[in-house]
Amino acid sequence: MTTIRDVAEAAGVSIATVSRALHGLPRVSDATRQRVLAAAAELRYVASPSAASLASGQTNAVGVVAPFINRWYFAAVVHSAEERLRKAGFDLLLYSLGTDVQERHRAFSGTLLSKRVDAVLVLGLHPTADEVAALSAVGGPVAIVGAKVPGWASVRIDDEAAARSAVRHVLDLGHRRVGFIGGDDPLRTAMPAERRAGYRAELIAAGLPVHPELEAVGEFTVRSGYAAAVRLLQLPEPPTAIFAASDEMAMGAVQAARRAGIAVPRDLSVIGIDDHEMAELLDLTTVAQPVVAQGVLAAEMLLGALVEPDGEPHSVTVPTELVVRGTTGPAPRRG
Amino acid sequence: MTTIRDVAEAAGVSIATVSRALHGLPRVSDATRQRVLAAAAELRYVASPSAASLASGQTNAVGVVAPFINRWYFAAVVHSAEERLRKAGFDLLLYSLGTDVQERHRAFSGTLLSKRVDAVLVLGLHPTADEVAALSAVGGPVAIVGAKVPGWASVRIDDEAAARSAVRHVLDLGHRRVGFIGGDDPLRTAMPAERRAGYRAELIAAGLPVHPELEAVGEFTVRSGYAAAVRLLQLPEPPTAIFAASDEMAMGAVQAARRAGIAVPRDLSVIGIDDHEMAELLDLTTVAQPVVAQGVLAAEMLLGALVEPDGEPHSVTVPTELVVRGTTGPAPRRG
DNA sequence: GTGAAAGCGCTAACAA
DNA sequence: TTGTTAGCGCTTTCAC
Repeated sequence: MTTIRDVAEAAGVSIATVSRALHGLPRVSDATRQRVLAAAAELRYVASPSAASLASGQTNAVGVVAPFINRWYFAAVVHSAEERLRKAGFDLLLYSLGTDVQERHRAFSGTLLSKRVDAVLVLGLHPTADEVAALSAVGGPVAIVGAKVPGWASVRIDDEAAARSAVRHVLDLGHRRVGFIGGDDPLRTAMPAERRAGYRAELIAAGLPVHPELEAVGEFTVRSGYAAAVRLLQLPEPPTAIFAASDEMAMGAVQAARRAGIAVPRDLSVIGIDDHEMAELLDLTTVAQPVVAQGVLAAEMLLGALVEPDGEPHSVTVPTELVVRGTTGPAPRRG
Repeated sequence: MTTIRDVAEAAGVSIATVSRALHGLPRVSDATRQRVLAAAAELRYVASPSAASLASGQTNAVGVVAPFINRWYFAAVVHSAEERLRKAGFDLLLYSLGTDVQERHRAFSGTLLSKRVDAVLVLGLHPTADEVAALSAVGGPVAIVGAKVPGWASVRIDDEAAARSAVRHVLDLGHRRVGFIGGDDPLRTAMPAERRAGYRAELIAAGLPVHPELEAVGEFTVRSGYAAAVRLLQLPEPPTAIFAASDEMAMGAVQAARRAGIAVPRDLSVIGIDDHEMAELLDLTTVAQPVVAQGVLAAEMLLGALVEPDGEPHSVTVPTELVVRGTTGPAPRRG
């Protein structure tokens, strides 16, 4: 293995000079720097990250903690964050948790992250006070996407407002019986509750009653959205519009309606949240949230905090936008 | 920061004993081990990975090199591989390349991976001889998913056979004019070429001519599949069936047909490859490939090679399966 | 502008 | 069964 010593010998300098030259530090003459660079390239020298970390206390890695990586939203955010971080010279350590409580605990306790990363990016999770304390104790800056935590930088949409604008859209179309398909919250992300709150708030603001039987809960998946829609559509007095807390669930709902011979949007309007990459294909009306921007923004907040550890962490709410497509339409005339 | 020295003091033993006790090595009395474990827990001690790596030469991390992480197939494989690797105590370093040639070069040259990981998992890329040499020089075992490389462990489907079975299905339904939507190959993955070869081979085996104008190439995306289908359907003599090299492209093709007023499957049959998570929802006929199995298998091959470095790397081809759904049907009568 | 040397926190060989 | 000690390869201070 090529070490810094080999490079030093080849260039005829000390290892200290090699280190300085390779890091672009001052106090190295141009001639020397060139010689070192040439020797390093010649020998294909790559510094040992372990040794560098041990000596410097910096890992040049960022940990990403997310519940899933194989869900559109998370994959998109991770992808954009990774791109930004790598450009800044950081590696990405991935911790996708699934719904396993054990895993979640290990990730947040610091066992996995302590001394391993310079900063942490949390996605789509709403940590408890204990978890916040534990992760903060790891040492580096933490940024969170999809929730707001005091002391941490955060990027998110206003989930309640997004839900309200979705519901408002169908109310504007004349719908008065609006169903809700929400997700349960095994990872305690808070997001599902906020979207439900928005749904209810908008109904109330319109002077409409909140009917618990019009609310169905499942997972944030197509399949679960399908099942939830089936339940809603079998009600004695089914909704004429369904607001689903995610596009994946909305897609399932559209499919359920079609299979039941209920025409969308003639007999049933469906709206989701996300603007999933398949939403356009399926002609789904939705409230779009910017995923790339959230990933990049969070990455940059981390980068900023790494440079300036004492800066106040920012909390940014990015805008959502109603995207009207073909799954919503005027409320059907009363039968 | 708590170091091994603190634990040693608290337990009243030497640091060597702490190390042994924590690693479950023999030559530690039960009583001592208990005391050490208790002290470590009490102090919330977490060993420094950098120091451990430097001293032991092992990083306990696996690098995953993939072109995209935000594509269904890759996300699914990474997810399952990560789960398996983490269970074995390994961290995951993510390198998603995009289509940037520079990035690809950096990843394969070893600059990013050298001394950073114990093993590498390559997904959906077909490295050149130079790249194989460079990555092999990094030192640890390498496993590849979706291609076969001499000297590396590999897991994949038989892309040509998968394509042939898709084409056979529509031929069996009586179609004689079968279009192909393929993907170009900026990352040189070989996969697109094999699927096209399978398409042609099956036509020839059925005694049918190969019409270049029936082959459309784009990216592996819904949008690109849509555009390609539009081109095929505008031909003077359009195909009655389309085989797309991925489900995402097939979904785009279905949408293009519907928008053009062409009924699926009455006027046009469409079949893809993958069994994408949305395929069932969209009632898409496809050739399914097992994603979780591929991720887990590749991870286990790596784990095995780490334990037994001199074992012969295995090369596994996992089976695919035709899944007939609603987008394929009998060929329309000749007009 | 350059080099010598002291660690960083741990593992592993060896000694006791 | 336990402790001592020599590194692992690098960064960083300090002296020159």
